[in-house]
Amino acid sequence: METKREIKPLIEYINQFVVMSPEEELILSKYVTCRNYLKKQYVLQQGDICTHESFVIKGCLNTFFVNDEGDKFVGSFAVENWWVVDLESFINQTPADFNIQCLENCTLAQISRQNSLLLYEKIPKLERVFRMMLQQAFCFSQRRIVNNLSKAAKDRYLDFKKQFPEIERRVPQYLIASYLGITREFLSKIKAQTIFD
Amino acid sequence: METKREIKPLIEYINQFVVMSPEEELILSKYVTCRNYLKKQYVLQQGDICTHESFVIKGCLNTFFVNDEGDKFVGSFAVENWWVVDLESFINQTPADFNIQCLENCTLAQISRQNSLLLYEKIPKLERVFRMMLQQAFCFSQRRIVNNLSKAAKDRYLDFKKQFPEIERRVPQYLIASYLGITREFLSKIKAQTIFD
DNA sequence: CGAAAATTTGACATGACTCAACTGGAGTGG
DNA sequence: CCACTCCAGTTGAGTCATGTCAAATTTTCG
Repeated sequence: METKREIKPLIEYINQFVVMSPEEELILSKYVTCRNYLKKQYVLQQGDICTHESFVIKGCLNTFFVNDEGDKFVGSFAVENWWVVDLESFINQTPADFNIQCLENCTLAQISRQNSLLLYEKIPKLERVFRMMLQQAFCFSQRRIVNNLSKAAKDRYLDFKKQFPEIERRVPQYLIASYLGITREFLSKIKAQTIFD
Repeated sequence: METKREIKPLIEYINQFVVMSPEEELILSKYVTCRNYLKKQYVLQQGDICTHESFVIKGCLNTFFVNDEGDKFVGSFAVENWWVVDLESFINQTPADFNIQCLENCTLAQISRQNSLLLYEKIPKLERVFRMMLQQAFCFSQRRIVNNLSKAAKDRYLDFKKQFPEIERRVPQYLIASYLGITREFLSKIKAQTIFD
């Protein structure tokens, strides 16, 4: 039996952090399942338990939170080679605060909670992989907080455009506005001001 | 030789996540140094390399960022049993974006970058400890982002007061205001409105 | 082509900021 | 032990960045 070809990008992602033997790759592939989703389909709905963590093989998704007034707030975007999960729900197996929805047709490599725990036992070096990955995610998250505190909407938008030109192209503006913490109308006005920058 | 008594709280903290043998505790204690700081002293200055990650044995600190206009923005607070570090600077050994300053006299258990790497080799289960710790930190960070996006200043303040009553007592209001992303004056006005809640 | 979704635009509203003055401790030194 | 200063916190008047609402326009896609 061979490592399934479809999870190749996941293997490569992991090899950034540690070197995996062919045997380990094979084990990993047995605990990972690939699944396709259609555009607009939900991978997770607020209130449900987040059963899997998903690595994006192909496509684009976003997480969002809906408050009591029904307002939507975008928590994150994910494209190829990113992970997407409601981590708190996944770890504690408690009801999720976030929705995860596909913005395009997607192929995801998914690991169930159960399998993630087994994988840490069978391939201990994955502890390191996920530790390092979380370090990056945490740094990114901290930087976003400070940007939100210290910069005006216009600068946050320009930074975003510069840092994620691809996402800017692939997702609708009103989701980017929400991610940046502003209204769609205001982002539109910022863009009008900004076309010559 | 015995495990140094002063790092007891760190050992206990780690034992939340994994069980360490006495030998492992001893190894750990050899790679950790305790250091005292005075109130107002800097553990790290923006632009310097963050050489250590610090576990708070005693005291209270905050991290903050100063932008080009000279405005200060509080990134985080840390009290007993919390870690404080500029993670990005620590990992990559690049100039820090953040200052870390003591708000009280502090005792910190510190691990140098070099020693942290050695410790992961000597006590592999620490990979798990830091992975789990980072999971928590990341979840916390995500929650803060969504709160900042979805809640008005008044609610953010009330949430903060509820979640960290101790920090609210120990640190000056103007730092809390900065952490919440509002001005000291506006926080003062919120408090005036809020005393009967 | 037609309907729904996304974006733009304008008039008006408001939450939060700025600046400046004032109050009230907490040191500090004479 | 008083006088002085310094810093945190409060208050008020005026302002600005961003939000709200509604209508017009453009884009997407069945």
